[in-house]
Amino acid sequence: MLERGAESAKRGAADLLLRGQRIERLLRHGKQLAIVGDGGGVLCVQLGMTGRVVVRSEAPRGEPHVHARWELLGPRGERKVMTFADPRRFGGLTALASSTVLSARWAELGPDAATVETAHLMQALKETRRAVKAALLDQNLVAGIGNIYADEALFRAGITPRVLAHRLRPRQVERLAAAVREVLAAAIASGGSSLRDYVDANGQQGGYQTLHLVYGREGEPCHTCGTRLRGTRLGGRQTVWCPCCQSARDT
DNA sequence: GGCAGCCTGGTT
DNA sequence: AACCAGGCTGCC
Repeated sequence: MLERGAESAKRGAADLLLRGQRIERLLRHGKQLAIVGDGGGVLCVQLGMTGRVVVRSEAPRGEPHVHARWELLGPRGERKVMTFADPRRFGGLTALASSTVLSARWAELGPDAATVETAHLMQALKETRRAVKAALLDQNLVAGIGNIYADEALFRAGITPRVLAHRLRPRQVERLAAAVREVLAAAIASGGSSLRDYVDANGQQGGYQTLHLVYGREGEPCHTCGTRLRGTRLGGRQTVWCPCCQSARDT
């Protein structure tokens, strides 16, 4: 139950919409979360880079960068506090009037990356002339891949980040789709990648950052072949790959 | 299709 | 003091 809403003037609409409603369910599509109230209201959450939503019995005093706070009542009447904190302010909260509006919003995104079908990726990549990494990062093409997991998936698929998406061979796309699903499943199983800010709703850090094979490892030896990993800038993002294990051609 | 710019804390 | 990180929007 969302009992009382938060202080943020800018994002005030979000809590007003859900005030007094019982949380009916939590949804996720790609990197977006949604809290659906039983009165029809929906709060859509995007964490951006540094956003975090944490539910605790008590919020620490003076916690920095808290942009919204909600008081919750648990099933046995216990009081909880949910906070949205976001130091870099790339995240956001959006109040939606109904789950129909939410569906329309999410329909503009590509299918969820964690379960993306090979056939979808095949079709989508065929239709764009961008570098494959830029395509993977496009949420309208497939939803849920950020910079870390794009690099990690491309490494596992043995595909160089700059190869043009429409030039990929079917078996490369097949490997890529499998790699995307596997990387995300592994990362989720490890609780995500906590490089600096990320914690889950219980405040727990993830452990997948220790399992990154290429991201953040420019200049270090490839775990597979020992070659120095190379770094470049692609689509405005730091990009790391192994020049030996990742090739443009299908081999 | 590419990329500047938003934003702030941490690093150089 | 300058630079870097990056999800996403909007401009070229």
